[in-house]
Amino acid sequence: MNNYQGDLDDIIRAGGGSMGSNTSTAVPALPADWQFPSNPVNFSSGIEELSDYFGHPFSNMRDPFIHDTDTTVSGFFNNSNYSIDVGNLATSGGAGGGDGSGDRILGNKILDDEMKTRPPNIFSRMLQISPNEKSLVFRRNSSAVATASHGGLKTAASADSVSNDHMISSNSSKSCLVESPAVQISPPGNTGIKRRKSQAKKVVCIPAPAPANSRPGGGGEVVPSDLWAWRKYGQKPIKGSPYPRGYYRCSSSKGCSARKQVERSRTDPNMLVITYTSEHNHPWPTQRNALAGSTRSQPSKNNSPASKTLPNSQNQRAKSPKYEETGNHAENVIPSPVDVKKEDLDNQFEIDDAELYEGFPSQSYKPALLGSNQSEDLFADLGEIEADPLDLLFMDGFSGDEGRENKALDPFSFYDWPRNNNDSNCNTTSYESPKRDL
DNA sequence: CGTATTTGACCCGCGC
DNA sequence: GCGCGGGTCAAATACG
Repeated sequence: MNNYQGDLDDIIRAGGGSMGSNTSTAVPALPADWQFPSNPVNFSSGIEELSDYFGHPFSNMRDPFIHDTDTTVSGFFNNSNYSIDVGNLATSGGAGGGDGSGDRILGNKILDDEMKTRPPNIFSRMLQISPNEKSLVFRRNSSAVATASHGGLKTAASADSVSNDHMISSNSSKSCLVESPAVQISPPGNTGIKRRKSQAKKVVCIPAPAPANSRPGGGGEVVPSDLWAWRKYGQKPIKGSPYPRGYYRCSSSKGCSARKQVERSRTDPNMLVITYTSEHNHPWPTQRNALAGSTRSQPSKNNSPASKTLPNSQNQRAKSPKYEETGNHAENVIPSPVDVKKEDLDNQFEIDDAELYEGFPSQSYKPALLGSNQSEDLFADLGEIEADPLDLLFMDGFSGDEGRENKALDPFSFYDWPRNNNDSNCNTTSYESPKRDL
């Protein structure tokens, strides 16, 4: 398992990125009441509270994209029944999710209660799909796990159907994360064989870093970069979606089987659906390697040169002691998402946590985490780069080292959000202490 | 020249 | 078994 690294972290950060993302137009501005923990994230508490299965420094963060009045994603999980429209989800039908129709899975009350006492958490809005078991697992940042069977969900429910049509449906889409732990993952090096079936998928829905390209199918996708270096190896039009899906593989390390697919939500072009498949078989790159030059700016696309200037800032988030701690927390050690059986659902958190931190192999990663000097350097480097709206977003919520530290944890910085995406809202949002520490 | 992206072809899983 | 659709390959092309 140690060989599997990073994917979920990618997701987490991706999700975080979405929070701070400032999608130009359609993505609503951070709600005025959105709060970022003003006090340092309590890592230890987060660790101990397995509930915070994500063990993520931001797990107690309120999702900036969740308005209390939202009826989409937040409402999706926030409604009294904590229900999910599985019927629609299964069909991936066009009708926007959240319309309340169709079969519903009712979560347990714990979830519901928690929803009332804890701010919405971007990371909590997870939907885990275990295709084989045909069950959904709704997990929040607390220990509650709601499972429900459903008949409509197709095997290996596609990220499309889940995220596009239901998780981020409609106008006020928010970020969300969908995991689809599958039964098997082709071992690294064995890609291409059984590649399609039963691959663990983790789906992240994030606000698109750039306005929806008015040229559906014409590419122009601005893919938020993350710590990993991804190389695009394909693009396909997806049936039912006006937007093509881009296929990327990890180029951070040769032989890494990690892949991700990026596409715009068909229901909300302002949302980007990123599906991570397979796992990295290498540590987080300290820096993007040469290959990583990563995704070069595409002249024909509205990519900003940001990707060239952000590696350092991106790396920062990998320095979080939080990850280290949690990642090594025995109780949080997670079995691979692979082969999640129904009887294992009770251990779902463990699975998730393992997943979550598999990107942080203690061996190669820990040192970096603790390297305060490194962190300093990184931030020093930051000074050389143009302030990123997302950076600002986070920095706004923190001051001094605290802010810096969190910056390092900043999942948002995971992305190279195009500079042209400067939604001022993100820069001016103020944060308050969460109602409750984790 | 090395690396990344594009894009059509091919392969494969899955549903019917 | 067949066809559809998604995922990957790899040659061509573009870029720095």
